[in-house]
Amino acid sequence: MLDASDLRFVTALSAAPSLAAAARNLGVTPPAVSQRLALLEDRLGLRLMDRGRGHLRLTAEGAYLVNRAKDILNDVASLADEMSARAGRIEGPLHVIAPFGFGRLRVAPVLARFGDENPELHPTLNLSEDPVGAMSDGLWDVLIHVGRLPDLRITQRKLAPNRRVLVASASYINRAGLLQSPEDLSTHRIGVVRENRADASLWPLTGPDGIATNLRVRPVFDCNDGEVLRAWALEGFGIVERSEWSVSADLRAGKLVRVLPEWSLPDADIVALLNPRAVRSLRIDKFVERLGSEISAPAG
Amino acid sequence: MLDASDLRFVTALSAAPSLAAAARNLGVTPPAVSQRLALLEDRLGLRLMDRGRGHLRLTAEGAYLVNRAKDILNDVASLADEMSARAGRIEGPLHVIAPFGFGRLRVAPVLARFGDENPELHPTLNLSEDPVGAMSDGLWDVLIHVGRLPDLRITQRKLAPNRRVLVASASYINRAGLLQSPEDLSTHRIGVVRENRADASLWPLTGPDGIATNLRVRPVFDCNDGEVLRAWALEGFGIVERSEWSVSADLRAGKLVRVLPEWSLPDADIVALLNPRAVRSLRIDKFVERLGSEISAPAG
DNA sequence: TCAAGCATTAAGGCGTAACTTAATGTGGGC
DNA sequence: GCCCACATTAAGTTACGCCTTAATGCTTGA
Repeated sequence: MLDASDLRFVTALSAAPSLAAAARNLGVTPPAVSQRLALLEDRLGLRLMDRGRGHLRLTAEGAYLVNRAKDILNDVASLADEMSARAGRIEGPLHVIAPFGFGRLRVAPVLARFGDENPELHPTLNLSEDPVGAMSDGLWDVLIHVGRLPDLRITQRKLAPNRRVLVASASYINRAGLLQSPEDLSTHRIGVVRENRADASLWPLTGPDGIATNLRVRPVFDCNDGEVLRAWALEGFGIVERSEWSVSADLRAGKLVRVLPEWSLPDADIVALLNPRAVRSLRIDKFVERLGSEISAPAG
Repeated sequence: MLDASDLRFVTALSAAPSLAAAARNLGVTPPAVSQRLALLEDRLGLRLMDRGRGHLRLTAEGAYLVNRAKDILNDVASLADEMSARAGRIEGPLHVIAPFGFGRLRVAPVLARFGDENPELHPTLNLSEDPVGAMSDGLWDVLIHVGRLPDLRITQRKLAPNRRVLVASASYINRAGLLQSPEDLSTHRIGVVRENRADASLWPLTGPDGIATNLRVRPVFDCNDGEVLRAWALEGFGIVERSEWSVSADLRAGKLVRVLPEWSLPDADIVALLNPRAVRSLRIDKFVERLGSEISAPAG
């Protein structure tokens, strides 16, 4: 009678605005969808979807079936994951969210290698200016973030420590002059990363005497991709705050210099958040473990 | 990955003592089962069953899978039933338990007609000397019984009223003599139905003055099929207690006569018990409804 | 030791579910 | 009216899941 493939079929249909769109999503032709739905409706003796007036609408019976189908399919997936975990197999979908810069440069390579080693794994990487916002957009298993996120009820597992530093190119400093104290920043060109709708212009600095002060800066350039900001700093656009992982090679190469090196900013640990609503599965655990070990390793 | 047919397969295996027995139950050859199980184990990367030492045993992983599979398959069946009910379709398995005599003569014909009218219905009729015991043997949806069952927490829906009477053939009475009171029974040949391990030798009689007395009889012949007992009464073996439905035609035809007609026995209503653990479905409701209406109709 | 039952492997077969292509009709927007 | 997107029908194709048969080996009980 009803089979899991039927249930998957109707849930796929219910997520599309039309049968044709569903066919495209499923990678088949419209008659395949049209005929299969008709066969299923015939077997059940029920109309599941109304196709009139250019819109695909679920009937009451169709909606009921889809709701129940989702629960059952979740159970089936959960069972498949459990069996997979018991076998130590790493397979299935893995949805990762990460910020633009760190995501592209540090998460993506690890994910690619991890996926290469586990061909049955289906990774999805969502790079976002607003990783926290992306969380509420639907499907995610792991969110990787630079710096702990405040006011979240989700456990944030530290993958690696990470310091934040102020840097600029040597040419910019030669041109604009050395800084002696944070107050000097007000006369400089400042660039910030636009991320998570956070207030990027408030820099909590701690001096060599251990006294903390919140400095309000006025950014003259910003971008939602941290690596673009680094490139701009290299171009001599001004002073930027970056994570150490981002600029360590540049500092060593002398392309960038520390600004106010005796002042420090709060650490911004690399953290992983696990979706409490997602099924805990081996692939998630193994990926996070792998990412942590690769990020903690000395940068190449 | 995992599909409902896989889940059905492993649950069928888990219910059998060997792969060969499971094959027989499924109506296929042993290699079909052996190969399919091997393929599933290969896909999962897990050993599900140990075949050693002449016994089929579930591994821990296999047991876990089967337990989860049962839950999921119940959900799927429940959903299928719900969709079926919404469409007003009568289909799927229907497991009925009934006593030998009543089951064969009154339940089976109705069930056969009901099944004829609904080709997608798969009826199973289990006639048992011990209907209550059969309940605990596994799979049942409806139990039909003559007389209410005591000490059961299951709702017993009355399908039809039914009186119990003492009868014997005219030739037996001519030979053995008329009875004037219940005490006369002690000098007569008594036959009883052996059913449900009940004490069939205790007859709770109520006299014309309304006073009840429990009479202990000593049966000299018994059978677990009530209709055999009727036949024996017709043969002149002795006095039997029967339900009215069983002997009404014989009484009208004069083949049997009432014994102590001014005394009565408690009614033994025809009742239907629904398995509270079974999914409530349209086919069960419709069958019980049909059975009730056919049993209540004047006997043909 | 022998027979019976069971499990497995290799090779082959077949039915059907899941498509495809081609054609047609409908509805909406311009 | 034309075009586009969508839905449906008819007919054909094919891959694969689910077997089968034949053969072999193992275990157990008499």
